[in-house]
Amino acid sequence: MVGRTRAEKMEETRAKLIGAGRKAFAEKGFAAASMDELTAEVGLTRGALYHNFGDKRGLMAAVVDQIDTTMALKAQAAGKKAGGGWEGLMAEGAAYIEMALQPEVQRIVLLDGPAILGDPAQWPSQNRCLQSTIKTLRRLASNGQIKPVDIEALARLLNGIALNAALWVAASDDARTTLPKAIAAFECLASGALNTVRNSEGNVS
Amino acid sequence: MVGRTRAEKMEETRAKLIGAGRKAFAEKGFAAASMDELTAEVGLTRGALYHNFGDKRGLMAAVVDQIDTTMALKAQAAGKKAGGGWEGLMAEGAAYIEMALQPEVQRIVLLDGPAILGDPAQWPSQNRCLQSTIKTLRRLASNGQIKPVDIEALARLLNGIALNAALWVAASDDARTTLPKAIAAFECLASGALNTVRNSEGNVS
DNA sequence: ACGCTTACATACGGTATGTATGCCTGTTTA
DNA sequence: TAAACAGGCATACATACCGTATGTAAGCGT
Repeated sequence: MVGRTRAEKMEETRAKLIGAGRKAFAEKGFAAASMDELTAEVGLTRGALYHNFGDKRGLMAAVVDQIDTTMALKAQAAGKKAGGGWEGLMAEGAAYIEMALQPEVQRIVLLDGPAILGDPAQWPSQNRCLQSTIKTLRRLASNGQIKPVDIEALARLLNGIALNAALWVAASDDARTTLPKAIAAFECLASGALNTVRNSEGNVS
Repeated sequence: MVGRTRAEKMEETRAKLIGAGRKAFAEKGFAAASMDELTAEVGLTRGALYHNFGDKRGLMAAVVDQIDTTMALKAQAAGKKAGGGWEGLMAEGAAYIEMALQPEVQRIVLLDGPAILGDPAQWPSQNRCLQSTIKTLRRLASNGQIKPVDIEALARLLNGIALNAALWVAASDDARTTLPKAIAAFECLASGALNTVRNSEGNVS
């Protein structure tokens, strides 16, 4: 513990502050979270905060990025485990929805995040997730498995459905019951993007 | 002007405050909007505000309700005009998406509203819209036009897709180009809820 | 016409954020 | 190794805003 360099200590305080931010923002919401209390809880003051993150929003951005990055990683892992094609996308969406059961995710990422930091699709972490979705969709499209619509629009709305289903599950008072309904409806709507079998006249009904 | 009763004057001040709220919340966002400035702009003070709306959130709720109610009415009108069945639902969604071009709608209803007032599905105005959607879906379901999934889930996610498409259009820097893509993708995904023509083996592909 | 309710203004307290300044520790250099 | 340096962080302060408590004047009922 003696030979800790300055950069190491700074990393540690950043981690402490982000951790305290996760707790405070999740429990009280962004507006009601006091930076004085938050910093004091990890043995620091606001001086450390403003030095490391600039302002309150800066801390929020760091917190959101941390949570959202791990969410994206987990979701993509679930997708790969399920095969990587359309099944993978569905698994990814379902995993995303399930994570909304965590209050931390609900409040910080789904509710306050967009209001404080703006459109989630612009966040660095979300862009990574979106790009991954787009890539998968392009592959499916080139195989003819997907209807001819704008890929980016499809990717964004697919993510949006998952996010909205997550919000619904989060807001419901009996999450364990609504979760399967939400996932089923998600997959039902998502299937609209799949090419269907054509009947004898060549129409898709 | 002499014979104005008290209730009439109060209605007028409420209207003034809501109007000022729409402007301030849209231009500066909820957090940055100062109630002192806001009330002064219509020749009042915070006294009037706290008497009529209780607190800052109360004014926000009134503003959101006003905007969202007119949105729901417009969307439902578009739906009826298009026939009322599935086509009506699609038209409703498209109308909803188009309204997101207004900055007032973006900031107040789509961004700050959920963060300040909670789940949009719980708002009085949104509940009316949701109930209307559910009613239409039930009728379609009893006709066998819709896949057997939870109707409430479907309605919420359909509204959610429209809302998310609206957000995307709102955030894009070239809304007029993005809008048609968003509407097309919306209708594509929504069609996933429709029953498809069955092939000779009785499978839906 | 009189008293009382009520709509609104004014004044104040508490608390939050952001900034400017200073200290102290770890690093660098001669 | 010692001294100068720099950067991370604490402290003190300025500013702003919300919510409330109190005051006042105008209208409504009786």
